[in-house]
Amino acid sequence: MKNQKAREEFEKFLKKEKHRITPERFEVMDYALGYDGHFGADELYVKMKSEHSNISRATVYNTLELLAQCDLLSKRNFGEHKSRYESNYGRKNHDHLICTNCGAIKEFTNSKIAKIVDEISRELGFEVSGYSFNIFGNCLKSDTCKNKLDTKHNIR
Amino acid sequence: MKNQKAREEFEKFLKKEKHRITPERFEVMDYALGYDGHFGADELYVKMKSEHSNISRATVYNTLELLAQCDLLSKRNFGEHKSRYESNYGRKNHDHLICTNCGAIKEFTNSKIAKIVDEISRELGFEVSGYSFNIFGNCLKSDTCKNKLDTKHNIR
DNA sequence: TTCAGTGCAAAAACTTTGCAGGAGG
DNA sequence: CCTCCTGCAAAGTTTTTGCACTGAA
Repeated sequence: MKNQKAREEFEKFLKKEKHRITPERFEVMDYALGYDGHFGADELYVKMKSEHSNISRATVYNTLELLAQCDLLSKRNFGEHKSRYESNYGRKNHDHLICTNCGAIKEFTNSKIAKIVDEISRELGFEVSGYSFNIFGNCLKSDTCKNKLDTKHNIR
Repeated sequence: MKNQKAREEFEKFLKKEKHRITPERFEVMDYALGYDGHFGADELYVKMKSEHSNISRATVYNTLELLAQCDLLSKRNFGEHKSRYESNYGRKNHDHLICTNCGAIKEFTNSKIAKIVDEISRELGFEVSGYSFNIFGNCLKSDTCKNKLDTKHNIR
């Protein structure tokens, strides 16, 4: 069975939160975890439809939210007029550099960031559940870029 | 004259970018810089309309973009289905803690962040124009909160 | 059996676009 | 006087909601 461990994790989450175990939810999970790179909710819905699923838009949106809640997906916003999701399954945490010129997205990791998050949360009395750290700029090699964004991009 | 220095800065930017100097642009600037806290583009439009401006939606959206480009405003996204703006005029840079429970937004500054941004950009050959750093969690004092967000909020 | 979840379509929320008229340079 | 900008309304994009039906527990 594909994504067996993810399935178990999702099922555990659904039970804990008293959500029902439905085939549709696992169908969305499989598509989401199988997607290569970042994707929008509607994008995934259209893809599933095009491959003859009879899933509904509402179910896709709802399920992606659940998958993000249980940390199998990350939900991100890079300044576009939509959210992007990406699989966390079998991947390590990372943050993003976004090229505002060509739209390329690069990943990076830096252990100091978690320390800062920790420091600030202690300072301000905050119980942290997560953070987002995006760096915007120009990748200086716009020819090899993919993952185009669709924004003017002065989000900070 | 209100916001005199900001006016001059905006005018300089408009000339440099070969945009026209129009009264509407300064009207939006005045409202934006005078707004207390974060605001959405449509929110500002509605406010201006309610105060008998005859500005158009398109002009508000367009002008806020320009003001963000010339750094008089910051454009932000806290995981909602919209962008928020906030005045930079006479304020120092800061990042945000967002309470996913009550929607409160707290500001913080930490000098290490800029260093990390610098480090990473050098490492990866990126010409940085800006970054966003948001921490999500629970502020543990939901009674004093304002600035409600309208999202389930698992953006990372 | 019960009610959360689903499919569908319509509505909502935010943003962008097309067009005709008006004003900045 | 040439366009860029504006106001207006309409359309576009992404997400949410309402409703009747279905199927998980």
